[in-house]
Amino acid sequence: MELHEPELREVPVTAVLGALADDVRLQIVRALAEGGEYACGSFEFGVSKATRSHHLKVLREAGLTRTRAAGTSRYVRLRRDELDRLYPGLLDAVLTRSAAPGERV
Amino acid sequence: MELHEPELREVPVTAVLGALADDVRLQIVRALAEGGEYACGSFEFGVSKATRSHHLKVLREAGLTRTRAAGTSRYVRLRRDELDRLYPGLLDAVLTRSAAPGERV
DNA sequence: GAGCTTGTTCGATTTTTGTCGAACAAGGGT
DNA sequence: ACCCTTGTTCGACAAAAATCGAACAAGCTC
Repeated sequence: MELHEPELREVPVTAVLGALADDVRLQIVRALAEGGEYACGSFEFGVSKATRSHHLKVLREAGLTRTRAAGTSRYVRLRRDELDRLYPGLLDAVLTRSAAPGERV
Repeated sequence: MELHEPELREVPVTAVLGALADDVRLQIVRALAEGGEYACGSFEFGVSKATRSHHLKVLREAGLTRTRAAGTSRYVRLRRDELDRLYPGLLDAVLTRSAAPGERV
């Protein structure tokens, strides 16, 4: 299966930002930011499983997540430490603003 | 001409990130981050002026820049204060990593 | 006013991206 | 062995985005 998980520093900034620039993926990242591992199937954001698989792949190949296979499931987690080291403030900035626009901050 | 400059808080996070998730626009933002105003024409990043105009529009409508018209020129500047207030760390995180990937950090 | 400069807007084209259903692969249970 | 569960991959398609040249608009300058 060859889980392609690049070194974060090898990933162009635009790819990291592009991975975050999507509603579905942002919801996934927000869920992952709670910490711990989540089975792929635990993400129910109104898209088909093919689409969900696609988004998880984008996140993984942008260096944002790691994936571990166990049985028929796969467990995904955020590469938060690396992210925070290479992009200090990025995740926090994005996550605290992840709500729908319009509300007061 | 109606320069459409939205309130930053009204702009979806994905739009802000999407605006930054492009090489040309990231170069523009890096230039703008030096501070001060720049005429649109001062950005020479290997694209036609139509394309450059397009990218500046994307940045403006994502709430990242303000544009002031003076004579036949337009002067663009980064809305850094607002950005830093609403997305603390975002700009810094992105700009310090704006170099081509591959180098040591 | 004619002509130049600076930008924007308008198609048109190409590329990228999001989406899905269907087919497939791999593991676990009975 | 068979089936069910969990995910991925494979077309296909639609929508969005990047790009350009050409036409246009608005200020200058002479």
